Amino acid sequence: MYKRVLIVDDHDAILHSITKVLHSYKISQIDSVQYCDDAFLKYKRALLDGNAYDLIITDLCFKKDYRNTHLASGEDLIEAIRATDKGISIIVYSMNDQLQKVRYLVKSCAVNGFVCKDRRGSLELTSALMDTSKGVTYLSPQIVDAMSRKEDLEILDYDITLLKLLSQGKSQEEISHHFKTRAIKPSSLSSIEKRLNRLRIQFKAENAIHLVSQAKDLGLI
Amino acid sequence: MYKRVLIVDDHDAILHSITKVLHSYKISQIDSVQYCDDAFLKYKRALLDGNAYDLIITDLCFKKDYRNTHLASGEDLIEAIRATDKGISIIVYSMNDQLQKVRYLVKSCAVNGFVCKDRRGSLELTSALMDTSKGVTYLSPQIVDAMSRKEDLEILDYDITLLKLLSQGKSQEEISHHFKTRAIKPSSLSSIEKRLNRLRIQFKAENAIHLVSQAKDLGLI
DNA sequence: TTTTGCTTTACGGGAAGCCGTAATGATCAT
DNA sequence: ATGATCATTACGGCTTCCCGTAAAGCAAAA
Repeated sequence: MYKRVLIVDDHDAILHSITKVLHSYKISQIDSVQYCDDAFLKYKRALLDGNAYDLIITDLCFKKDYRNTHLASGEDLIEAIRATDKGISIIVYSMNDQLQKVRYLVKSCAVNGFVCKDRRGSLELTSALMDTSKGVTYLSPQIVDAMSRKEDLEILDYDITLLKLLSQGKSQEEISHHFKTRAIKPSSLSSIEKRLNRLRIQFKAENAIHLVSQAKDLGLI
Repeated sequence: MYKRVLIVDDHDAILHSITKVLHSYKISQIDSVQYCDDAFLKYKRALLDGNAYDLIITDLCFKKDYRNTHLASGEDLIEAIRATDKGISIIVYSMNDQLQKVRYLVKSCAVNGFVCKDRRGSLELTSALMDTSKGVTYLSPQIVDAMSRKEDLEILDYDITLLKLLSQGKSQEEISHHFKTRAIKPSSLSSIEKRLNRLRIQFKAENAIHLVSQAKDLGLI
């Protein structure tokens, strides 16, 4: 089991509840902060002082307030940590269950656990602690269900940027030009049309607006 | 101060924290539930038993799970209650600070308080309890700030439904037809085009896709 | 090299969206 | 009633999108 844990979340009620869960185990140090920037500082400081954390539990979404922040989200924090430190365990504890995000965090950021902050959140957090401390990745059941359906697994980065550009108001010709200047392979107007057509069919969307709308709902963009 | 309070929120940590805040006051009954449907049943039952609640504190957004629900969101719950009961106090305690929602809830649902669930949430909740128990509406400062900027105050319900239909993949002609069958006033294709044009200018959007995309970001739809 | 199969590109016709102008309706004050 | 003002509707042109077909490019197998 873990020795030193840092908890990062906006809301004091959540901090409190996580802390309570952790108290069931004999963890020598439990710290908590409400800002990602503070989290990173605390993390660095602990490293330098020779009593590094072995687990970070963090939310993804943080409200903005009067403080201007460097790391604005849990993702930023995780990226900053993982840039140098592959060893420390990271558990994400978040409302956000958008597949795209989860996949990115697990695949690219080597996150050790992803727990959906919902009715059974506290319970699942316990499971996540057990699993990850043994080196096993933990994902909330909902997530696993959703990820096992592989329909949208085939959506490439290319498609994502395509949808993003579209949602930014670019015309198909502008998108074509965008890809041409960046030497991204299928860049002709025709190919872009074809790709969008494929996506429309996949998403059962009536038109481009509907497509972008759904992509936004799914959190793809 | 209130006598009987019902708390409605997904997450046990939040329920816990609200309950703790309420314990500071001498409130004879504090109940909490995790589903809107349960909340409504409990509310109705208390009414019939002659010990009605005088305050409901509720979140807006509830996760879906295996249970299929009738009232899926805090808005649904509030609407159901307000349909017959104008007397009971309602405080919304939510992450969601999208202006459109807040305005609707305060204006149309006569919500007595709206507290943003963020770092200072617990503190503000106290203020909200004090104010609303004296008959004063309480809104989180962030909300007040945002509402005072009147840029988007002029966006009507009409525009919202327009954007919604658009985001659902309806063509302008279909939208025209939709309005015609429902006897909603500006229903001609031409009017709809004009309206959308106005919205595009207001939102500085390049085209309809961009417009819907921004409307979604702002939480208008 | 040729064949085969796939992806990318090119083009053309029809539908939908965008935009200006003008006509019609409705409301209100004179 | 008359005119002024504003919202709604109608229409025509031009652009962009949508969709099918066909050609060109490319890679692996024969």
